[in-house]
Amino acid sequence: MAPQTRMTKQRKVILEELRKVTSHPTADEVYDMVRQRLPRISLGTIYRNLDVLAESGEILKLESAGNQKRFDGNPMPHAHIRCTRCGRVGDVMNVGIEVPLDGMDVYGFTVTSARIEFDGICDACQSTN
Amino acid sequence: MAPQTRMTKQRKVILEELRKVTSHPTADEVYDMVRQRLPRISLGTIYRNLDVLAESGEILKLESAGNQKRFDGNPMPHAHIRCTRCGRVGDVMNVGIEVPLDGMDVYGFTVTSARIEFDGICDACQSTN
DNA sequence: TTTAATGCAAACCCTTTGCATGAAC
DNA sequence: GTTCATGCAAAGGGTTTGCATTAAA
Repeated sequence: MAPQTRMTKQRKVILEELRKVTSHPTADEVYDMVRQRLPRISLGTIYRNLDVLAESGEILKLESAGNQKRFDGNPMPHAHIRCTRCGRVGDVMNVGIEVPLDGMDVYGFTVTSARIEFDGICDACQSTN
Repeated sequence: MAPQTRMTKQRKVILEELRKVTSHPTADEVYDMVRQRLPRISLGTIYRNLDVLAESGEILKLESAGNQKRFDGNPMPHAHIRCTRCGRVGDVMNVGIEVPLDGMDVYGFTVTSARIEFDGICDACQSTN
């Protein structure tokens, strides 16, 4: 079965620091935050714990988007769906939803555009259960 | 002023190959496609041209999401806005839009979720014009 | 002829991993 | 005592860059 997890000092501090802020820090920013309390922690431990915590749903890992950039020969704006298993991307046509930006005001930002992103499982991954 | 651009053989073939497919290829996949017609092209040229073409709007570079992953101590699903200049991420509260997934059918995929993503310029970048 | 673009290779950045050691449980 | 997690350092994957050379315009 899946191995159990242990609430180590490191994992606890990482979670606490992350809960303190709303800045959506990167892994190295978390590293800087946590190092002030645990100076000997390693970056590898940060990465491993962020993954564990995201896996268990205690934190959110943003950009479900894959690591590699992808390109589209069709420059017309349209929605995309990404396979959460393999990263494959497909087009989503006829999304009958428009996000109104007029008067949209987000604290600390000037909104320029919005889009809908879909997640899913592609047929190839589906059959490779 | 901005330097002019030249329609090189390489750039032309990259654009043509990208227009041929709907697979949203990664840079190395474009490399493989193009290499069949221009065997001596380099991966660096692929990257440089994909950027030029995206800049000029002839193609789309997906995942406006940044390169680094970001983490959120608040695991409640909520929308995010990303600064297209510096990558900073903020929360978007009270987005009064729900994307209905029931009956949603996308060719080649089983849809599992959807979210709205906002792009913008953060105040810090705004003032650093 | 001028200068943007190329090919090549090295450098870069972020992330992951192997391994011996340490600490939850 | 068992085994999951750590620290460290090296390796990995994707992308960018410096430089001499080539080729658009």
